[in-house]
Amino acid sequence: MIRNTRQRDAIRHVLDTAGRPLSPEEVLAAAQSHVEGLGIATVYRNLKNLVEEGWLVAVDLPGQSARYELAGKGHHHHFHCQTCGQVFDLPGCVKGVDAMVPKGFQVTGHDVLLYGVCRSCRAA
Amino acid sequence: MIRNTRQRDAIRHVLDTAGRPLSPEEVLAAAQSHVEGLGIATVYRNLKNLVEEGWLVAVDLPGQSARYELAGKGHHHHFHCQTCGQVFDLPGCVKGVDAMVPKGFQVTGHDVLLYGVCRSCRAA
DNA sequence: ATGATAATGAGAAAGCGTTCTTGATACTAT
DNA sequence: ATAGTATCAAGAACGCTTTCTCATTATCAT
Repeated sequence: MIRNTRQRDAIRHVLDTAGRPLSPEEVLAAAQSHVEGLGIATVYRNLKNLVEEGWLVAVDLPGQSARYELAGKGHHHHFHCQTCGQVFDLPGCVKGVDAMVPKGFQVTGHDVLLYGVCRSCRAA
Repeated sequence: MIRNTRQRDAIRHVLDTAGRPLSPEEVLAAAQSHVEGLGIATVYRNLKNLVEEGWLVAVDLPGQSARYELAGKGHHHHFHCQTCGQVFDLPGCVKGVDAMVPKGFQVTGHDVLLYGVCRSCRAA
């Protein structure tokens, strides 16, 4: 039996309103303003549950801990700000992906990651 | 003073002839057939040195330990075989990358990673 | 309201890739 | 050939994210 706790609600709310993929630490920081004393173990526990439920998907990027975002957003890619570390969603995709593949290789998917400096960090 | 040891030569040779990015474990396995008793620490030490010398570059991919390939190969991307775990080079690039970026964002680079099944694994 | 138990917080512990330590080895300038 | 020392192998130790343990708390069916 799954119970709805304040902690679980806070974690869902944070991810639901973020608009971008969040790391476990980002989820912790944001959810702690809703639930005092929230522990990182609870964040990991609930992230894991929510992924298993299919409500979240993990976003892996090189050399970083995974980010989590709402499932069902359709095909898109990500931008990683090298200044603040935040990850942003990018709508759309690129062309010519399949043309890169050598003969005999079977492609099941692809990831595109752009990196640079986000708008907030440029302004600062 | 930098010395040329059998271990160092073997590691360089393995990377020079691989034709694709290798993980530290792959380098270890391949170089051990040239130098018996080679240790993983020696592989890491030399990979680190060779990167600092600019002879190698690290290839980071999500959820994997880094791969290493010869520097100076020009702009290209990678294919990750989900069956054997090997990483392959893909010549060329994709179009429309910059069009994906929201206004105000500054792009300094991008990575494209294709994944699927490589030719050898399909044949098997 | 009550009881059964799912979920929590805090800290310990695990996992894993990577780096350090140490005494021994082997490379190179001389 | 020799001396000086960079490099080595092996295992211990690290750093970091993630998971586990367990006593305590909070949720929900009744």
